[in-house]
Amino acid sequence: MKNVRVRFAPSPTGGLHLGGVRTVLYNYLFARQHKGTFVLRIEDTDQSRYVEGAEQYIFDCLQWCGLTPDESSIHGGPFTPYRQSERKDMYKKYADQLVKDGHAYYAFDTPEELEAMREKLKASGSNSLQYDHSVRMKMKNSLNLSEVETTQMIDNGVPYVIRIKVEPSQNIHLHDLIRGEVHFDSSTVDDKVLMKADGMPTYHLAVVVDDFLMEISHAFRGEEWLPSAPVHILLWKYLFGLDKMPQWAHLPLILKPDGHGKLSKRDGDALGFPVFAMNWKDPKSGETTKGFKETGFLPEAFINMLAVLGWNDGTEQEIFSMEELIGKFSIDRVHKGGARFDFEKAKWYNHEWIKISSTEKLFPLVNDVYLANGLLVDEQLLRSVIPVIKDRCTLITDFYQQGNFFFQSPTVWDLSSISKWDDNKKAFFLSFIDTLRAIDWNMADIENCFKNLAAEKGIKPGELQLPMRIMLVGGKFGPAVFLIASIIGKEETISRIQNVLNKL
RNA sequence: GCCGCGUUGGUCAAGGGGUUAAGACGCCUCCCUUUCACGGAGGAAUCACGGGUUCGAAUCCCGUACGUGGUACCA
Repeated sequence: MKNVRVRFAPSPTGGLHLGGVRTVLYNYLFARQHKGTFVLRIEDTDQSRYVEGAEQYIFDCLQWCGLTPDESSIHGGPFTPYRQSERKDMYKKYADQLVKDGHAYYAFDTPEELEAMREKLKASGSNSLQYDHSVRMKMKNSLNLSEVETTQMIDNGVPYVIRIKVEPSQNIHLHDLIRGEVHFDSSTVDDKVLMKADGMPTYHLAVVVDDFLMEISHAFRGEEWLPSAPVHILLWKYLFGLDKMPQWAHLPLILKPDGHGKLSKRDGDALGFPVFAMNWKDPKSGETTKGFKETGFLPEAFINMLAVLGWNDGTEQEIFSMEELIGKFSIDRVHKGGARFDFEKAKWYNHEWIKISSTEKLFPLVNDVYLANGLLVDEQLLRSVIPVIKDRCTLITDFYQQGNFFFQSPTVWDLSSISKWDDNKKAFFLSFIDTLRAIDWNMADIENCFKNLAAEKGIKPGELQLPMRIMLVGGKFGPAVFLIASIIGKEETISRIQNVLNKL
């Protein structure tokens, strides 16, 4: 295999959603697996949709995910520039060559004229409303105009686009790494615009030219591009030769959890889960969309979940590290069908990753969560608390709810859970406090003390544990009570018991 | 409408002519724990439909249905 070079080419229009990250991931895994290069190219040929800051945002997301590109507009590389807006001049040359070779032509039709054409086609009951071989000879373009007229119009500054001239009745096929042979009848392919009136190329021309110039060997992209693949193939054939064309793979779509269609930002808003990798603040609308990172996801879990949404290695393994993915990923095991996104499963992956992550790894993240909740905690104490509570945390943000009582006394108590409270039990806790003062502070001794005293008073320890828990943590959750007591210390334990005793 | 792609439990999916049709999430029951989890043991639940081919089809072929994407001077 020649040098593997893959690329991800996002449009900087804001946000980086699940499907985008998965596309990057598969590109990245493939590149790493083949000791190749992962290129990030920015597709900003649609100036009207360009959003300030979106490019940097994409870099930040990729970095968080551990998918740092080898070449990009900020990392540099041998094929600079990596922004299409800065490569504008390169495309014109190829478009002109296409015209010269008779594979493309100038079209002067105005938007109104195009609209009129579609109306007319609709009225005639035509199956297709496309600008294609069947209508092009009735339109205002260089195929109908004389050479003199054409050059005159161009010289006079009449706006024009360059369209590809697709010859009808040809079989166009491509070999897709995931789907196998895919065939198209060129009669159903329209004369796509290659160069827009503003001098910018469309995606179709730009991908082909850039992929050639950047020596891209494998092109993986979303399935939504499959219908325009014949145009790209024709362009490769006319411009550079099919033998130079990268190998294609069209990735399945990620679908809405319920209902129909492609997953969109709106679904996340409606159903209460993120669809972007990281928080995205749209500078135009000022609106912020929540990200997986801020929701409390570990990048490892996010990547793991995405990798397995549409791919698996054929075994029962579910948890994969990036290294394992690089070793085991194979493009031909990627599914053909789209997959519904399931947030519950995504959370399960996160939970699994939290369970296997070290305290050292979790510490800074958890510390940030405490800080965000306005709690400055003792680092050593937090380090000892993390392993104790991580089994019950699904999101990093859960560490606050599951562990804040180690650092501060609860302020609300679920007193209703303490049933059958009586003087007998109160007496127990009163003398328990006294005995506690005298003992050595460790979990086993606290527990023994508690149980012996309970036996002495003739009360079942079980009936006393729940009240004790409410006293220490405020509610019916958390690790073993005696463990908690041993961690928060003697004074704090006694004070919390006394505090609640006064309320009962 | 036309073109492309797809279709195994509610979801993610293994399996590609002979299987009791894996496994995971979620759900339910039980055990552990007199908290909540974790962990453990079980359970309900699936090959879209119709025709072929074949001794035999979830698996191959053809239709149909359904889903999904495209059908822009957006990517």
